[in-house]
Amino acid sequence: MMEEPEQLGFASPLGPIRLAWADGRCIRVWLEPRLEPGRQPSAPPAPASHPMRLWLTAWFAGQELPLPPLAAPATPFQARLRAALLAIPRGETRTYGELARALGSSPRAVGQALKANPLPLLIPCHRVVGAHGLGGFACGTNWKRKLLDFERNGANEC
DNA sequence: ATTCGCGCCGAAC
DNA sequence: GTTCGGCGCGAAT
Repeated sequence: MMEEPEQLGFASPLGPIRLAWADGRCIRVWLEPRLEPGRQPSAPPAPASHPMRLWLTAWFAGQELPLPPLAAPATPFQARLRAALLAIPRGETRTYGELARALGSSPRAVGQALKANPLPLLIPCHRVVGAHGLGGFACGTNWKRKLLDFERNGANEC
């Protein structure tokens, strides 16, 4: 029987992150808009020893820990795309077209699958940009810009 | 089985 | 700058 997913929060330097955890796996991540002053986070903070909290803390400190168990990809294509995304080093980007060629697919198919990625940041879909511009991002292009800046410079502004 | 929309792309204008 | 045809995938029908 699958347990009820539990929702946990993490206050990252770039903004609030919420995640769903069930059966010892991370099944979903949301990169949320920064909350207005005085508003409460939408989920209780992950405990200090929680695998996701450890991973996120390390990530925002510029380190790479092994990923905790994750929800399986929904389709074979998304599994191949996930592997390709995980192979993009921190601080680098690829274009939709480059990934499409590497996978024998098409740019739009790549974009569609990225949009469907339930695990942004963990599966670094933010490292995929358009051939001519930033491209889209399911959690908002502000987050995409912030993540790319953070990875490139290590610096972070609000 | 077919249709349709998408985080796109390159060529053309 | 714009428009347009083509593209693979996945969800809906």
